[in-house]
Amino acid sequence: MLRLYNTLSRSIEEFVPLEPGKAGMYCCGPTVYNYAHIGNLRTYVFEDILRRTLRFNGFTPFHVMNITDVGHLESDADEGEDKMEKGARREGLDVWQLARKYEQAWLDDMARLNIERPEVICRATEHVQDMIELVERLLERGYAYAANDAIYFDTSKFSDYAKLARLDLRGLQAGAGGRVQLTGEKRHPNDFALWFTNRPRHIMQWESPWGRGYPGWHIECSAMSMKYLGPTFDIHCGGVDHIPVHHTNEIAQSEGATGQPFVRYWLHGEWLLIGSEKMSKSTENFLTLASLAEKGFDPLAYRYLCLQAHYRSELRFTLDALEAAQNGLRRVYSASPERETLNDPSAFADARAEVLAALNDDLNVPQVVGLLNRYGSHRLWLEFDHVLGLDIAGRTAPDRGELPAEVAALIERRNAARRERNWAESDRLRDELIAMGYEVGDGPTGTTVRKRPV
RNA sequence: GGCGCCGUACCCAAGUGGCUAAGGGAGAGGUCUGCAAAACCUUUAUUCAGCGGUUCGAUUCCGCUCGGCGCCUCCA
Repeated sequence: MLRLYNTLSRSIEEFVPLEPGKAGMYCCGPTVYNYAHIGNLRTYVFEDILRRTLRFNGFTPFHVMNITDVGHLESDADEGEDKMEKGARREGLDVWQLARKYEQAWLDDMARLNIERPEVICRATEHVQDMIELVERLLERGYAYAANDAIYFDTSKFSDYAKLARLDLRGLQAGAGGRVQLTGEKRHPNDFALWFTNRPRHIMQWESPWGRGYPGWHIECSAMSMKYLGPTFDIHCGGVDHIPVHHTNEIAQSEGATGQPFVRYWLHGEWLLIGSEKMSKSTENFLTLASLAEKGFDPLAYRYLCLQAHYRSELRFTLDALEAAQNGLRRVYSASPERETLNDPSAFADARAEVLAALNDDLNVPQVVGLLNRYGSHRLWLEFDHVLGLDIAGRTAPDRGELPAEVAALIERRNAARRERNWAESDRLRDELIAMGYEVGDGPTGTTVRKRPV
């Protein structure tokens, strides 16, 4: 039985899908105006673990993820500058080129982290018509009103508005340093734009029944998730930051349009911290996967680090912690299949059940990893690598390709030196091989050389 | 101003109202080795920020204090 923490109820619930054997999930994807940082990536790793866990439990996931390639204003304030436009100017590209460039960079990062590709990856710019239709329905049903600068969602018409985030709307308005307030032509402070109009300086614009304009930043997720998954679907994921605004607004506009419950299980991933603070683009205290690779780290070492903390806990990232993860992963890869510790079928079955119970307890992957390390069974690691995604089978395969001729020659020279007990020359050649990324070991059965797995 | 989270060994990090407080890394010792590396074995918190309370019993529940942080605004 798979149990998941549902933000909606603030409790752990048994996962029962709408349709037996299936699991529909929608996860908020990247805004493609810059590289993703490893904090963003942590959330995608969590979502990947979730989809793999669903499948491990016999559910067939149908996973939808969006690409936000539509520009949005930096803030609700009228004069905010759009991130896409800002990025395009920075790089001397047009906004469309910029979006494609960072979409590809993001896909590359996902692949390097061994994150499975969702069944649907959808671009906001290719679903503008769906968004327009959704806004029309909201207008028809009286949940939206047209002003000069935008079509707004009327939060006063939606009684459950604060449900997900358990917002204290009155409290929000009382303080917040004046940040929650009436801007533009909104009727209520919490109202939000569904479709912007009369903003001639904005580059990305589309025709609509209300004139040229562009979508508000929440509407794409409602339009695309319901298009591919139906008005009600199983799981919606994202970072914890999305609870109070983005997901709250998604629920309002989706349920307002359909009159049906939107999402059954809401799951949110916690922050990656750096220097005890949230990793964030705006404060520039962030790292990319590429920058870690430059420092010699394997992307899967970062994945392994993520797996050692629970998705609902903040993870304090340091290079030391990453190095510890990489060292630990190296040992997982070098565990010898010949020394299997769980040969007895019933012992294996018991261990498997114990690990699965930990996994199904709201994805307690740190517990899973702990148990796998304790059992030290190669078979059990391989079994759960379907969920962990550490490519253990690939990295431990004995036939990792022929050694390059250059390497083979060095080994031959070293063997000759060793036969002559020329230790100085032998050690020098060994250092050379190590520098080239190989592990060199002299044992009773001779010398073994292999590429370092991590 | 409102809402909320966290504080477990040198580092990262699970966990529980009562069995030895997981696991990984690092450190220390050992086996092996020409020396190493890798691997393997052993070892490292009488204690869970502090102080009170509830309880037969609390690290785990409650309260307070100290310290760190998040959201309410674009944000994974």
